Amino acid sequence: MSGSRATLAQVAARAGVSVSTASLAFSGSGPVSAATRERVLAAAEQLRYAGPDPRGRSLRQGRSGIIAVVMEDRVLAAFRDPVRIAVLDGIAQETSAQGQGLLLLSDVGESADAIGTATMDAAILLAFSYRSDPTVELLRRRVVPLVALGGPDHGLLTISIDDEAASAAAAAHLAGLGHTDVAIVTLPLVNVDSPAARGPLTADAMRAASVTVSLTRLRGARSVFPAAAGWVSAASSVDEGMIAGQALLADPARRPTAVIAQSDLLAAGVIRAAHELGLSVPGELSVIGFDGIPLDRIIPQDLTTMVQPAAAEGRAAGRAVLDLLAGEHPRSTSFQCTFHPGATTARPA
Amino acid sequence: MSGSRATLAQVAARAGVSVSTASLAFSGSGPVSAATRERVLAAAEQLRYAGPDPRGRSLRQGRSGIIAVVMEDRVLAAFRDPVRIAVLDGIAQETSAQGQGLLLLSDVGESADAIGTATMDAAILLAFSYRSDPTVELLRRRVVPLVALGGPDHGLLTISIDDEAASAAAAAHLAGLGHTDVAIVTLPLVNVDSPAARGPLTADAMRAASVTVSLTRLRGARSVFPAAAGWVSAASSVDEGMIAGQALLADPARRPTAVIAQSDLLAAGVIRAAHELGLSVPGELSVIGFDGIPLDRIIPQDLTTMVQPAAAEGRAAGRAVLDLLAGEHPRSTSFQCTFHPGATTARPA
DNA sequence: CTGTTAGCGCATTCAT
DNA sequence: ATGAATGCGCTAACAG
Repeated sequence: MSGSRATLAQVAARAGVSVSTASLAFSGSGPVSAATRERVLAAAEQLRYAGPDPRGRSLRQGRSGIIAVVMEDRVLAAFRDPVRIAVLDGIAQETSAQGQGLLLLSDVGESADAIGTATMDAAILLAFSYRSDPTVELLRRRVVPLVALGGPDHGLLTISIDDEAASAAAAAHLAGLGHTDVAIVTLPLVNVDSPAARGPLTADAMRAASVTVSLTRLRGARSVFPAAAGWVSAASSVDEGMIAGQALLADPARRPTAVIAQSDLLAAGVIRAAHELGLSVPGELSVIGFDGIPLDRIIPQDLTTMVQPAAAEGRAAGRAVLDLLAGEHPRSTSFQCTFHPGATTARPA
Repeated sequence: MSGSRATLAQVAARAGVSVSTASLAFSGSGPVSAATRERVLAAAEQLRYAGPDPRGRSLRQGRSGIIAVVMEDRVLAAFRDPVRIAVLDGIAQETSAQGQGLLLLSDVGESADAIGTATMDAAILLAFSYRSDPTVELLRRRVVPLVALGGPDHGLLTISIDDEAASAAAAAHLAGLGHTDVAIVTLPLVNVDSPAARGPLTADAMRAASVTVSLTRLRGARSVFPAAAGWVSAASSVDEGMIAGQALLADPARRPTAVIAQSDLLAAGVIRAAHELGLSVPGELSVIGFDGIPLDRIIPQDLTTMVQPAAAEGRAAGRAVLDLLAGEHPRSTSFQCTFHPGATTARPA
């Protein structure tokens, strides 16, 4: 147990100075003679004092140096997504440069309790859905400065990408090649703790949907192909993409000439399924993805996709939080995706 | 800014009770009549009080509900490794069930400052090398209960796996098949912030090495093949494995009949390189990996590998930390890897 | 069941 | 350049 930590008062006593002087010696934010500073540090050394206790300091200053990152999934699910990792790394780049720590919080199950009780100076909401409205409300009450990274409009400062326009651009690319029979593979429409809802994209599924990103990208694609059939996957993974591919491509009679996947991992899975069915890509099937992650050659070709600047989004969110804490007024920002012409789309046969 | 939070004192005044009674009403840990509790909660509601401020509470209780996870890499590097993610998820399973938050800290660059100043009740050191001895010393001074997950012997409570024995078992498997000419592809020997040292495994490289896991696994393999040639990779990734594969397999005259890779991603890269060189696996080259992660069909075959129970390790570390905080005396634990016979090893041609 | 009292460890006035 | 005093917000003894 942490029973025996020395306190600043003890150090001060040892050094023969007042507590306030000792405090100044450590923070360096006031006039202290070099000699007394030496004496204080020597006393600290003798007592093995490791510096001011963060608890006392944060109560006094009203700052803890902790920025929370709140997700709707558990760690495993969240970090299996390469985009999330890149975003989190971007956040960490900015915040850790200022000596702030990242507190990982999950809005799922019992772990959600910590959101109400954990120390934090501010919070970044990572890819929230409508499901988490109560959490947003709780954090608002706690008067925690908030930044949303993606997610629906909670009236919060939001860092986002042009999901709808980018998806429309992806669809337009296929349309430009001459495709008219296109299917869409979506990311999950409901969250991980809901009953997994993999299956055909039906009106019912749409009504129950709560995940903003999936709906927004769907809207973009449908703006070009209003009648496109769809398949809802249960996660962003190669395996789910394969399942989707099997479902959409198995029947030669109802086989589309192109597939729009809402993530690169899903796209890779679809391409795999196509290969297993003996379909050549892009000869007999065009596939376009979304994200622009390194696919580590899961598929042989270079994937045609919309590249999102994940690390930049993370950095923007990190900077926004720091600005908020500095009393500034950062503004919501939307990043643009860029089209990456790979080798997995072509004119229909 | 968090300027305007209501305090417990204000709530108490509004409800016409003392502060301590109001405190009890919130914590539920004392005898309060239902009526007064109601009154307090109503007052809180009116003032939009969101519950006790964690800063005051943690100063008073000496507990913050925060467990730090300290890594030697930046987030991106750490979480590109599927094993790390699984471990972290295991930790989170245990700690978040107790309402504890995970504070992500990095022992790299300026971000390391936070290690000395961040609020934490305990810390888990994730895959530390000797490089971080000063960090361990600092945390010891701060009298923070510590648990090491892998890494060298710091005299700390340690959760580990039988790296050496498992590597020896992998090597023995190849020896049993009749291989005598075996090469080893190691994980990085130095940390990410050191000059990247990819290249042949030389005596110099060994001397400069600081990453325990790589050295331990190497020792295991060399216990069976003392003279095995080696290649040091700069990261655990498919790309690095391909580079290693090119280097080890390009020259037909000096080509081994089998490769021991220290991670599955490296193994997958080696297999890829073999395929590009026109070598069949396991016909002309046997490859064994380490980790047992889902490879998402990066390679066509089922990889022969040593499976480590990553999630279980994480959970054990999480439990150990919680036990420590509960005043108990958990013991160091070592997990065993299990051999997974895949389809990438066979008798030499 | 409720109120009173007393700090937790520290940074910051304001004197000197 | 240093010291004395004050309170950040809360919980835990103890008394009533």
